[in-house]
Amino acid sequence: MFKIKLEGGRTMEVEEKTFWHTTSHILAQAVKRLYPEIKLAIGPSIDNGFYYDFDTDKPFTPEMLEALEAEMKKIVKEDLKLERFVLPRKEALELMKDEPYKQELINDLPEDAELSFYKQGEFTDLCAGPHIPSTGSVKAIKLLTSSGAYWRGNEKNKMLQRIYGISFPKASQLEEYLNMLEEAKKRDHRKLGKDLDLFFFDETAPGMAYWMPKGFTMMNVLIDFWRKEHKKRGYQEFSGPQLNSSELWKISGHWDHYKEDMFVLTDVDGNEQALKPMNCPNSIKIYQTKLRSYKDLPLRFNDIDVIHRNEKSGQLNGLFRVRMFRQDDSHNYITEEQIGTEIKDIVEIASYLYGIFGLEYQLTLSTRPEDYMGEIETWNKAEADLKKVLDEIAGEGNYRINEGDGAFYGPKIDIKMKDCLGREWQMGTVQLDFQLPQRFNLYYIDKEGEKKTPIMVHRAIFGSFDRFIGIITEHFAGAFPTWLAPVQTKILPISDNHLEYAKKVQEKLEEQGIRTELDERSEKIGYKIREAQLQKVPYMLILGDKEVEAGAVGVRARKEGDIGQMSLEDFVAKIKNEVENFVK
RNA sequence: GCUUGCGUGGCGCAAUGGUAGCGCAACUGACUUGUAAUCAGUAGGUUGUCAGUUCAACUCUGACCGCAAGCUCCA
Repeated sequence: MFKIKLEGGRTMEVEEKTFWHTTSHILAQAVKRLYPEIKLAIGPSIDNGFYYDFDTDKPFTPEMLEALEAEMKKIVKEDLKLERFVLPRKEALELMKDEPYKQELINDLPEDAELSFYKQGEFTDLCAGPHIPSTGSVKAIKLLTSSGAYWRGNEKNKMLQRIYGISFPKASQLEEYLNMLEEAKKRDHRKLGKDLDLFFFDETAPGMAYWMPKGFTMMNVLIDFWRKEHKKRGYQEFSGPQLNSSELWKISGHWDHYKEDMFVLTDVDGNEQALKPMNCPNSIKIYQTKLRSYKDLPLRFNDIDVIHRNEKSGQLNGLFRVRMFRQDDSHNYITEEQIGTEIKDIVEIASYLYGIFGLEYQLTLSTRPEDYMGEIETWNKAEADLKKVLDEIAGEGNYRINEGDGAFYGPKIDIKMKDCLGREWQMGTVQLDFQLPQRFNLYYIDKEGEKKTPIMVHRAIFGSFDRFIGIITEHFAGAFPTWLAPVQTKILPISDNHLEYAKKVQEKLEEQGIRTELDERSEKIGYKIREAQLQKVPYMLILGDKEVEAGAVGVRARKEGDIGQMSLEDFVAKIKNEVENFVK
């Protein structure tokens, strides 16, 4: 809620979105004043601020945004009252006769809809409201960026020009917000990945990360952990080919529905093949190697093979959207009766794994789309099962439902997380599939000795190891917990005289499986500490005369600072304890 | 893919038409150090690529590549 001042010194509380919505009208008014020929589309509030879409031949340059911001400030100074009024359709269309997009909106509204307008000074906009009483309350405004956006979000429509902005009742709040954005950028995994030597991208391989030794160490720690947890739960890991002939992709349907996103190769004989964008068909090949009984189900084949997707250039985004990645994938084959228990099992694994990282996530159920395939009864049962699981685990109302957003082959539960800028990314996913088993003629023998088609569950918990490392890098701001940190202990001898002792200490730690690094440079201890701090190493061992004499180590923790001298054994026990308490 | 913006040594930045400069990092030397930056020196760039304009291009124009934000997409 924002507190705004009214005439006569009274204050009132308004919702942020109301405040921002009014600011979007101020923006539209400024645009109309400076560029009367530009047509208005729509201008709502969003989670952080507002935008307004305009139809214009000349896109907004940074200079134009500056001019608009100045004009908006004038409108604020003029302290224009916002007045609401309602018009019958005919008069509404007449009033908006120069605004084709507004006319389209009016025409698309139902017959009996109330057509309300808001007027501030010379400017009037079709709008359902609500608004704050007067433009004078918008004391701080910042236009952030402009970009293209399709009319009504449809790629086939005309691209309009969108201006994003933010506003506050007080200048200090704007300053605070901009500072927060700056701070958030420091957590950006693309920056930290470089600073901490985790990974990088090269122009010659867009969307495909180079994993540096430190980043790859982390990935391996994650993979080991993930393997252990899945093996415990009856998953069997396999690995399959990277390249399959187009024949396979035709059966799976990818050739028709996903070819644009696949890397297709033609061999010397002219045969077409594609790098796998998904693991499902390979998993199916594993299923098909044996005759399966109902007693075998659920069968859970997991794999972490690298997959390739030819994402369009504009979609790439650090580790969050890449062209080559490792999904923590599994395909589980179940009977219809097993839907509920199997989904519950998977969602529980997810909540257990995420809990270890302290990650917050959002569950979304996506239901039957219009172009669904299969029996409606199967869909209804499956959706009911999914809902039941979500009600049990998340609690009723604690998850979103995206009606009609499921895949054509089955409903799904998606798990989303936010990055440092508040953007949502899909991490885990649990998708029921009634189609693929049929396309590949999969079956098992049921109790009655009859062939039955299993249901396939596509599921990933982390989503991909790559994206997940991006998310946790931002979540921890690079200060990874000890069990994950690529370097757990940095050994810092005070002078060259202590180097020999330092090497012995390192050897002993490595023997215990503790990941270490030794700073051998002839630098002052303060300098070495500073660097280890910037690298966010959990523990530093300071080794000088005192430690050599006592046969001990001086321990400095990343967060607490100097925590005093202890024996090497005690330090090993401390670290091991920490690691084991994170991963049970 | 679309819109806008950006691309200068490993990283962060400067130079707006007159043949590139700073800080950090790196390397070398001295110092041998007690909890977030010791001093000095050295080296490193045909300014994303390719064309074009100009006596002259980091700077202007075009194409392409890459990156960022947003849109669309995401089996």
